[in-house]
Amino acid sequence: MSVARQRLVETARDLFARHGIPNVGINQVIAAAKVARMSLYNHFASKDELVLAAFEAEAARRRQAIEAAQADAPTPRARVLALFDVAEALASEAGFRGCAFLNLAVETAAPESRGHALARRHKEWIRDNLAVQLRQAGAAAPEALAEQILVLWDGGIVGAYVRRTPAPLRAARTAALTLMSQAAAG
Amino acid sequence: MSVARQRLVETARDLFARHGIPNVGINQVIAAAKVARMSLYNHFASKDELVLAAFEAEAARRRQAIEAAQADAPTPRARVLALFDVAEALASEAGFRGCAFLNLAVETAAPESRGHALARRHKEWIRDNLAVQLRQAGAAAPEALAEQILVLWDGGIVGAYVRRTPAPLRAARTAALTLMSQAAAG
DNA sequence: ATATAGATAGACCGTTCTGTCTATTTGGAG
DNA sequence: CTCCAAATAGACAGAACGGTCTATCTATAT
Repeated sequence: MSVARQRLVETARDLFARHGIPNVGINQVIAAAKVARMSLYNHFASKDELVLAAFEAEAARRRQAIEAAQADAPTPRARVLALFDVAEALASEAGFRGCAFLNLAVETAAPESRGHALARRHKEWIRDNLAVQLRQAGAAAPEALAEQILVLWDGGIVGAYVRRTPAPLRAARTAALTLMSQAAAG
Repeated sequence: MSVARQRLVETARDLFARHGIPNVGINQVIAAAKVARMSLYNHFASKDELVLAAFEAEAARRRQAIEAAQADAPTPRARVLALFDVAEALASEAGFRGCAFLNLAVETAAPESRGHALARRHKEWIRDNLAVQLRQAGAAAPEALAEQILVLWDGGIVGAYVRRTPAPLRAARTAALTLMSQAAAG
């Protein structure tokens, strides 16, 4: 992997996530990456291909952040809550724009596009991660509960973005705790 | 209100919601509305102004849909669930693109923009509507619970969009029921 | 019947954007 | 040293878009 390509992907990942795909032009990317225009088109057939590579990198980054936060957690329940810690940390950053993958799905209109599929895969990874923790916690129906907590997570993130307050994420965390307690008791 | 203006707002509301703001050009709007280019610019200073008017109309439409669904519901709890019925009906339509207001916030990058504020107001209206029902249902902390159920609603909608299945909305509904039962019992 | 305000069609302008082409330079392997 | 692949700068094309301008038409109210 050439250094020019690495710089392109990393720069594009940052710019697309922070400002949105249609708001970042090719010229911006190559200027920020300090790379020639033709270097981009030697490595990627089009802007769309660069977008896909950038969001694959973003997905890997997010998975690592989640796993790092979970590594410190002693119990399955704490590993579930770690996801909300990651989201709150993200939401407190300047230029927070919600979930990059939900935005990707919105900005690449076609539902059968590869960008949409990438977003879907990322969400399924999170749901499966949650299901693993919940199974370890002994929940009665770990998959169903994982689906519910993923909904809370997504809703908390988009709510925090649109309302510009961490309140939805706090509410999501509280609700997740309630659901987990209910699942353990029932 | 002139007929040309009405047709513009209604057409723009439909097109922007179904295809996304950046994907719908002025030419498309005026062609679909069968209105002259200058009629648009006589009523609206710019595309942004048309976008705002269109989404104000969309917000009114959504509020009406929710209130209509709630009108048939006999109990406060049923009126809360009516919101999820509305969302599921929306998600089952062809060309479903998630929540138009979350998309508006994403597509109008600036968080201090009027579009962003419009989306925020719409979400707050839904939260307040939920709080009214939950207070009537005798929940211990209706505002906090309303916040949690709004999170479930948003998360269910975006999940249904990105994963192209009603599963997240069903999970959201189930979780809302659990939280309401918990709040009544506790 | 006429005046007036609004609607119409369409040419036009400037900007922005993606993507191509060319000519030149760099750097590492044989 | 030489060669070759990759990187570079920048001009250029082609298209789409938002927005302006003009000249014509239509309908309604007096």
